Amino acid sequence: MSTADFLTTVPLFKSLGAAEVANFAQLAREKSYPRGSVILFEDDPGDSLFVVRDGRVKVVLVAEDGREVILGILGVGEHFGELSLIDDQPRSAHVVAMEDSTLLVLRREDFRRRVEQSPAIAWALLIELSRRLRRADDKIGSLVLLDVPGRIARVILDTATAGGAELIEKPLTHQTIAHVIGASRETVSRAMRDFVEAGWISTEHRRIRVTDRPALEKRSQQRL
Amino acid sequence: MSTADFLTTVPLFKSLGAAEVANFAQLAREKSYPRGSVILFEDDPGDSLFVVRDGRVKVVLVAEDGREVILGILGVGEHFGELSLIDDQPRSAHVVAMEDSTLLVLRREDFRRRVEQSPAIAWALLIELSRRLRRADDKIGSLVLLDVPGRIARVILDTATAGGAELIEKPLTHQTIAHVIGASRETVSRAMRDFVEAGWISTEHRRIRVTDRPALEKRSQQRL
DNA sequence: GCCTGCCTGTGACCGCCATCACTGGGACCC
DNA sequence: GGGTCCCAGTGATGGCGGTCACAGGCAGGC
Repeated sequence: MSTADFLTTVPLFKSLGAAEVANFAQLAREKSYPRGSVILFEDDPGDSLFVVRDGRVKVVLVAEDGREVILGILGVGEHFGELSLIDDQPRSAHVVAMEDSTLLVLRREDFRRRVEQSPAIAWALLIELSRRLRRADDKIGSLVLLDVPGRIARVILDTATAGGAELIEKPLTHQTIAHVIGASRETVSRAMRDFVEAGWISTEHRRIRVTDRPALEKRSQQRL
Repeated sequence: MSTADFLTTVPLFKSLGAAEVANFAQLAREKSYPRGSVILFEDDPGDSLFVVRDGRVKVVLVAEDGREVILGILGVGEHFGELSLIDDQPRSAHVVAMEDSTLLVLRREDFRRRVEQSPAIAWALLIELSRRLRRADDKIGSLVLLDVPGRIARVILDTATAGGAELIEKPLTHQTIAHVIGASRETVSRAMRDFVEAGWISTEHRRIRVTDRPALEKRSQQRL
């Protein structure tokens, strides 16, 4: 698939005409990152927008002692790095490739000029930021109001519906889930065993199948 | 102060010309809410933008059992409710008046038309949403990576610098702080006593004075 | 004055979950 | 085949912080 064709599948650019998209496609550079490599560091000055063309990346905060929180996991078609373009502040988190990934990189000036001229893009951006803000607030709510099993239930439902189906295609390790919900790997392990025993989910090779959605939903609201 | 004059002090409208501001001022209605009253409910369809003209409001998530998290506290000049205007989704949280407050209310259509025409407002909105997103992510980080005293230190520094000085003018009760950081009132009480004993802060009538900023800063990063 | 409401301070108890420490299994590569 | 990773599962232990219970302070209203 050509870069331009790919861009038309990205919500952020969907609203644009073919000519505009082609223009962006020309300005974008493609870069590859091996699994585990850091794409950008917190506190860096930021001057690029990244679109995931292939692979998967995680947005993480890291404590001095090495503990980490995953703020988000981005797959093909999702983008990151726009905050720094908008407000000129440094990067607010690290971004790390979870798999070998290739990204499209757009430079600040190219992007910004476009946003300032095109209400369509500005509006699409506003919608995207709104979505993230809601998700972030939701996450804050989970962290405070739910216990660990409840948070796990949420993540499972969340990633399952993101795929639309009852099966989570992309494997998530217990460690990763733990980082997403702010818990330890061991606790996630135990809670998931309980879910399987209760017949709510089944697992095979790190892929999770939801077998009792209502039960999970109930559990994910238990204390919310 | 006239409504128009007031609006020019709000960052969101700062970038506009006098004529535009006057226009907004005309479209805005003023409404009063007594302390404790609910301004809007989660899941309501939303069709208004609110600007705090006077008083203070809190944005909260409430669990079934009554426990709550405060997502944000908004003072004079701050606004809320734009998310629903942007993405047409229901309200994502409740908003409650913490003091007797009066708000300016702008209706969706009036606001939206304006945003679509005026890049300046769209841009100001993008900047504001970016700021909130960063704060939200920051909060997620604190919740996962910091212990309760660390989170308290953060809130104190945060609200202190928001005022610019070392004294927090607006009183915050322990209960409120507890809701903000996702802890219990008692734990906040004990932690603040320790801070006072350590000589990092002093308190008088619920107002907090920072007396040893470096110590607080260190504590607020202890585990981050 | 007193009563009522709201806030703070502190002790006792206990449960969730982090941490530590191992075992074991599957995938990949030499 | 045997390393080398990376991941999952499970027991033991301990601590942070939530919850319950109660005492006392301060302000405003009648």
